[in-house]
Amino acid sequence: MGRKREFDEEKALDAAMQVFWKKGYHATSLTDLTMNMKLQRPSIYSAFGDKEKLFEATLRNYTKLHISNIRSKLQPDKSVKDAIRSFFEGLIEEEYQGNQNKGCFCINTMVELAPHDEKFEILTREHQMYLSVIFQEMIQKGIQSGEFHRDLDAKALAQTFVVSLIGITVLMKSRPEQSFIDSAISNTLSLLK
Amino acid sequence: MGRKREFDEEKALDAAMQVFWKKGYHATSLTDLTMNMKLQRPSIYSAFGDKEKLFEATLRNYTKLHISNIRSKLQPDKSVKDAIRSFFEGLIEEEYQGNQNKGCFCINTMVELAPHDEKFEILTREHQMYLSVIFQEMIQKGIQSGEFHRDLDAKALAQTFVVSLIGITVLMKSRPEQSFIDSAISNTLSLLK
DNA sequence: ACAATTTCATACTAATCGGTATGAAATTTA
DNA sequence: TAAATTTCATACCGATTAGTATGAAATTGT
Repeated sequence: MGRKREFDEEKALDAAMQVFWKKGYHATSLTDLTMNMKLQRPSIYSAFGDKEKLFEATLRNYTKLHISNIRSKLQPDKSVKDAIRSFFEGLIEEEYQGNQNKGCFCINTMVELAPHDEKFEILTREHQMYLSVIFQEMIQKGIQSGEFHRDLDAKALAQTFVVSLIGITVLMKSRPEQSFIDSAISNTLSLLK
Repeated sequence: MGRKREFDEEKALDAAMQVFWKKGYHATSLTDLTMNMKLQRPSIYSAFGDKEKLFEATLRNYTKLHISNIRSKLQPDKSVKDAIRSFFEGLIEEEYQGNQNKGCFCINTMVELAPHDEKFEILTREHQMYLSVIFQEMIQKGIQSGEFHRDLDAKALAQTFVVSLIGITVLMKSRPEQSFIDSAISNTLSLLK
């Protein structure tokens, strides 16, 4: 009963994600997508639905990858503070070495679409909440191991780190002096004690 | 020698700013602009040039207004810490009371355009640097008055506040629980001591 | 009053937008 | 091998995009 799909759906989704990530939703045209996904328009529509459905699929794909990416970067061999520090420092490197400057796809979407579409408001909010849980677990680990004071508010601190993460990611788009970012990181980390 | 311009250029610019602020550059059409500015297309083009020129004019207008707005909100009668605190708390109120959720026009532009257009990279960077100078002056005032420790790094702290300001402004677009934002504010303010 | 000049409104342009109808090519099951 | 079914490529759709040509209405300086 019929041909099998010739293209790799996962690779196509990934290519679409790269375009939306770099250009945003409104600035991305179907022509951009066909070129980068190396697919004809009808193939895209039959596989993913319309432009918005495709966008949503790429964003959901991104959040999954992002979470596992972050989990893998928070190296458990170091102290908690050092792990978080090198995670933040890695952010700078990624963004300043490569001259792509795409930032975080979820944050980009929060700015572009969350205020105009509840679906993306919820999706982006939940992602940030999940990130804060990851930080919270780290901090709690640090408290239990005696690395941090017992009376540290792990949840509030984790939320503060998420806010810093967002601020840093966004600010880097304007390419300020690195010391600007360094100050923010070092001050934020100083809350861990 | 000819008619005088019938419309108020300043009000037209302000109306354009509101549209770009709310919808962003790419999602704003010339039709959106004509409707909100209550001007015909040729009037817009003769007065402001093309869409991008108009956008740039509205953004420059915004940054000026934003700076004076912030200066007026940092009430000099309170202690420095309280002034900064109520400035941040005012942010939440504005964004959560009114259900507009436009955020900061400059930050929106940093996300949407700075990575694709050096002109906006520079413009948005300089605005953030200017904001950090305002905070720095406040903190230095607090040091001189004895409100803060003498060995506080005013510049680094000011930059940290700008990063928090950006993070909070962006995160609010996803409408998280207010306690999320409150934690970030209170932790950031705790650096002032 | 008249001539010069500018504004503003209509209507238009070419190009691009997101989305789809159509049909041939390909591959499957029977 | 034949019938059924799906994929993929071409070519198209109406709508909308940013931007403009044209000309009438209005207001200026002389």
